[in-house]
Amino acid sequence: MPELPELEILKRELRPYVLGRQVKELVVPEGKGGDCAVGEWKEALEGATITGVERRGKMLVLHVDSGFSLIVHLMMVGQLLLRSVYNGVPNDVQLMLVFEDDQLFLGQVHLKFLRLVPTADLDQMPQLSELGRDPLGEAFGPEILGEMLAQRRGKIKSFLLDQRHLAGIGNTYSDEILFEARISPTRVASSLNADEVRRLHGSVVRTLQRGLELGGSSEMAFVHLDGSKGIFQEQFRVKGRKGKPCLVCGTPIEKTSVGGRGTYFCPSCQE
DNA sequence: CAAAGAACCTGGCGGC
DNA sequence: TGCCGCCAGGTTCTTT
Repeated sequence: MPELPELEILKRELRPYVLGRQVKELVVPEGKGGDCAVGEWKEALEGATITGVERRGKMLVLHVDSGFSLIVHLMMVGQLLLRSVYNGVPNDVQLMLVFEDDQLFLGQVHLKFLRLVPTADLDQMPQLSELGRDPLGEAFGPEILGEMLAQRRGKIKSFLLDQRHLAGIGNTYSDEILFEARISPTRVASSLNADEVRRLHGSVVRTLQRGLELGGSSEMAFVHLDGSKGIFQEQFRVKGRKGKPCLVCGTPIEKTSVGGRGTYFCPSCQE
């Protein structure tokens, strides 16, 4: 799934190509674009220059100098492809931004999560304003994590998945994070001792960084701007490994459901 | 208000 | 071949 590392990758790849570039045309193919107001979107985007690309949790926000911002959430299957580096024709283009010398495709996005809003209103958008801390941000340390966990009576996996606490972790990374931290996904968040909190913090940061370095997880639809795949999924330690031996102790990995989400863990290593 | 569960949405897959 | 139900995990709503 596209989670923090995947969106961070797209942000970094996108910046050199689109920053300072003028949008010549917004193209919405026949029958595509969901219920986005094409006329208003054209007015806001065509002729405007892209002034910023930032990531908020699992969302990408493109700012343009006409005073609007485009919020993109890829959900499970969305893709962003750039014509100048992508060799081929995307098969489901929902929306395309045409630049002087390039074209940016938004494909297979869940359009409910594609929004164009005045930049001044961005901070009032609940999807953004209710987001929690960025786990790769400088201010995120073990002490802060400990404070966040202290009052939580829910399961630690549910805490990691809740975007209001830490923004950007999804079902794939949460399982890998908890395995590395040797903490059971069903542990009550506030029950973690100081050492476990330190391990969890280190694991959150290292696991997300590792995902980044491996080009993200292309287990499902995620690809880079040029269509290439990441390889993090080849190094999953628990995700999708039900019944296979734990890479640390050999015990078969188990699959259960936590918070309604498929959850893989080692019953021996994780307590 | 926090937590849990169900619901909704998308695409993919297996069974019939 | 299509249809259907189910699963997946992203969010959001509803209930407790």
